[in-house]
Amino acid sequence: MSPTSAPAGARPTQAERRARSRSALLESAARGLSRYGYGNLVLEDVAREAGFTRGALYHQFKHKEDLALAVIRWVYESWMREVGEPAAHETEPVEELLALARGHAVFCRRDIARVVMALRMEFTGQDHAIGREIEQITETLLKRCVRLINAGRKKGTIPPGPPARVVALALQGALEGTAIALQGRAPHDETLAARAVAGVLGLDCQIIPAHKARVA
Amino acid sequence: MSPTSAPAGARPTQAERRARSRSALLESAARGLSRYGYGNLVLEDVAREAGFTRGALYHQFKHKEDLALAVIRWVYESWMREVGEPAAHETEPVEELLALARGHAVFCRRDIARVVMALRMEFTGQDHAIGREIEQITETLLKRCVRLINAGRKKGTIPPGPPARVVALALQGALEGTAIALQGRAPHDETLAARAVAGVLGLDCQIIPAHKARVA
DNA sequence: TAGCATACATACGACCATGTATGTATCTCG
DNA sequence: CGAGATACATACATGGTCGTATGTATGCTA
Repeated sequence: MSPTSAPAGARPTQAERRARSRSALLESAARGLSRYGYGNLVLEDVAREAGFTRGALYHQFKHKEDLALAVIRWVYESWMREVGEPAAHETEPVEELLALARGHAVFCRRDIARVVMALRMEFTGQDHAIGREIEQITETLLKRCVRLINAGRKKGTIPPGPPARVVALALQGALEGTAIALQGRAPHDETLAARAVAGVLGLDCQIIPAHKARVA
Repeated sequence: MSPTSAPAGARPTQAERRARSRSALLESAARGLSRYGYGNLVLEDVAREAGFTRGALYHQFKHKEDLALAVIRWVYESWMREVGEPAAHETEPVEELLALARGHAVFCRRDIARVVMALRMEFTGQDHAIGREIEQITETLLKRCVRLINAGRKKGTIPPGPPARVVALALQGALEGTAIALQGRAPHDETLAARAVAGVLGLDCQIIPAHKARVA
């Protein structure tokens, strides 16, 4: 058995210990970024909330920016696993977009979900590594939405309208705004996020609230 | 004639000069808050962009927080004048909500509009004067939306659904998110903001894009 | 026009957070 | 078991920003 995965209960190995500490720091940092943003985030608080001092933090991460980038990637991976990939199983473009909306709403019930929005507000337009990372992720997701919108329009399930990229931008904004505004207000968060997205797409919204009903 | 309003062209009086400086500083601060948020805002940059030094700033405002609060109130007043009050002339609740959406989208074409969103992201949940100010404004607007939603439901123009307050929260979030995401992308910003709001309300969105068409 | 008030600039002190250098205890392996 | 590596804490140096105190020139008023 590799030294990184000792049996639970036994004395943890070094690599395992390191990984645990790193996770704790990442989670604490994610909460902090979510609440206070990057500039207001105090690394001593991050470390303390994770049960360490700044020493541990600077042992695992080069500097504040490195930590923030790690958090962003970690959140994005979680999002893809819990929201992006499951939604990709849908066959209809419209259904995939609505699945993304509902999944994102559920994802945002955790506090860490505000991280991306918070950092985007703080860094869009700046020439900063964090801003670029956020923008890159956003762009990836945006392209996915554009493809889905175009596909849906070709199939006739999404009515024509403004350019697909503009609609996709609006979709992202509406979804993120809705999810954050409703943070934690289950079960309506799912419904309303889907409704907002459906509205932006120009769908007939009446049908959406009934979770099982499928648009023809 | 009062000394505060000398004829244009004549040498400006003291009070006038003060007011002009204050306006310049407010506008610069609004841009700065919009771009960088409160924590990252550097007062020397604010002053320089307005053509002054920090001395002028501290002569007109007690401290950084005071400046930020003044900006918030200034933006809110502008919003009420340009968006809130015109929308109130609508007779139908649904039309008023859609007018708010379209008006807000137009309002957000200016960069200063991000101020509220940026500060909300930075201060929600904190016990801070700025957070309270933002929350109070938000609450006022929220109540207005709740009233309109209830009125529309009573009239049958808005279908039943989640509690009005939750829908209103979603509406605000969706609208703000959409408007920011589309910042400056006229003319689709109006259409898509209205669509997002209509979607959240559960209206039949097909009708919305046509700006003149009124829901029966 | 003399003297005070106002509008603003300049100069200074203090604090706070970051990053780094150093110290210490525990783990790993020959 | 002993030496090096690893995980983390502590201590210190640096820089940047706020707030304030002081200086100066221009506008007002008697």
